[in-house]
Amino acid sequence: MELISHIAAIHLFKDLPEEHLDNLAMILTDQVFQKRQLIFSEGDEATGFYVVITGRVKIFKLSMDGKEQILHIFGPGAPIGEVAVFEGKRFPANAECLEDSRLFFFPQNAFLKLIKENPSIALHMLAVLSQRLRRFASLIDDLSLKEVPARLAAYLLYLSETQPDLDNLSLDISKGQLSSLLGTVPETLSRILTKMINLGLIRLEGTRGIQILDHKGLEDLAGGETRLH
Amino acid sequence: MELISHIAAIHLFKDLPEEHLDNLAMILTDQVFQKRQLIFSEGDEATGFYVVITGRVKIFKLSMDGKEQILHIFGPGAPIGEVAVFEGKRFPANAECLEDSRLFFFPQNAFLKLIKENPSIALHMLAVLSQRLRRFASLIDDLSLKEVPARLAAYLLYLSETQPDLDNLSLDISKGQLSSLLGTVPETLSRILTKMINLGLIRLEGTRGIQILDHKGLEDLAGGETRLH
DNA sequence: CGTGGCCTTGATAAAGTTCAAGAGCCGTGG
DNA sequence: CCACGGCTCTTGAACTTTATCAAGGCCACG
Repeated sequence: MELISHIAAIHLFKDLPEEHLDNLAMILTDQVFQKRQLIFSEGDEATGFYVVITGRVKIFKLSMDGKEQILHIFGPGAPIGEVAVFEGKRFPANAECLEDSRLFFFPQNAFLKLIKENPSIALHMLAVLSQRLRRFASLIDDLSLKEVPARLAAYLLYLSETQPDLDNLSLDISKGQLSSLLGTVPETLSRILTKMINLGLIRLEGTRGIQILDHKGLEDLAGGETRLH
Repeated sequence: MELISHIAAIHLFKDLPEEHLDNLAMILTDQVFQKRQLIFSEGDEATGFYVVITGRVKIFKLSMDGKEQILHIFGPGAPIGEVAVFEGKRFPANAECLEDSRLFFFPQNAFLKLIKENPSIALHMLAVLSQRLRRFASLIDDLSLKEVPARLAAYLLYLSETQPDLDNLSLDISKGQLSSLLGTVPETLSRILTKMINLGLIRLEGTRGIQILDHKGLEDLAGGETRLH
């Protein structure tokens, strides 16, 4: 069955015996969302959580005047909204699809039951949450102690680590979204990119391509040792 | 035995059978720290985690130029550094005592073994991590989308919820530390307090006392609907 | 080939930080 | 008991960084 192979591919359920995979297949709901479609909103009551199967989803907060801060961008395999399952019962942020996406929904009760029988799932889940706490701690650190150029530089270096061609990056999100991920506005992002270009740190190629010309220079910026001026 | 009663009081171990409490007592190390003493630093290799028994501990990040951002302030019962046990092996931030404190240290391996036998610990731990993720998400939200007056107002209201006398607060940390918790510097905090006083929102009483005169006004500020000016 | 969305650019304003100096508070020791 | 020294906290003024507002440009897609 197709479902099973998807479930087996989810890291959270890696060490699960076959019978439990079947079990999961029974309780989940297979859901398809379109680009821009909202999966849930902050404060919604949660009856379970989701796992991304295909596509990408952004998790974000909104201020009263509509400005958004992106917390995560998740792709295939990542659980979403699981925090509400373990504590609080309400989703702590908004989730929206960046592309047409497919998600599995797991109802709370059945999942909690499964977890009690399978310490391995619990441990995987603890690892996932720990990883996110770590990321959040970094994000807080960055937002509070570093300026935008440093955050952008760090993001470019991060991209360069995760992409095949080390110095020829392709942004996986629009610049508008990137500004929201970095905790700033499009205008500021644009200006800083121009400054980086003028300093010979990077070069833009088309709408989404960015070529890194001076790795070292970006690292200095990301560390906060250098100033962009 | 005194140890056991302390362990039993830790929420994480709430539903544990007596034999397992004894077990924990065998593996833990009882440690005493002085005020200002460092418990661990960011990047240190972790061989286990701590639980605060008495005293208070701050978890914080440092920028190169020495500015700090406080992530948490933990009191009795709170686990510290557990993230490193489940993922990554290194502490993600610094931990320092705000007062003379007593902590129990639990070595990783024994604890992981225990968790595999006790789904209840895993669930409690998942709840703790979930709660922290929620708090972090709020903090990120605040840092990125709200200004300092709103953050301060929110903090004062939070204090007022947790303290006996609703409108007569006593700061539990110095103003310098508070500024670091709010993601700003002492000068700015001081100025905003003065503004709040001039607007009749609060009154200072001695070094650490703060009296709330206009609850509603603070709420408007915290929501971001009102501006301080 | 026009139109709408995204991105860029400029001018202006706001918020917060930094630097420097002074004030208040507290424990210590004479 | 008072004076001293060292804190933390406050206040002022200049400066940075970033946001905001307002156009204008560019590209992509119909």
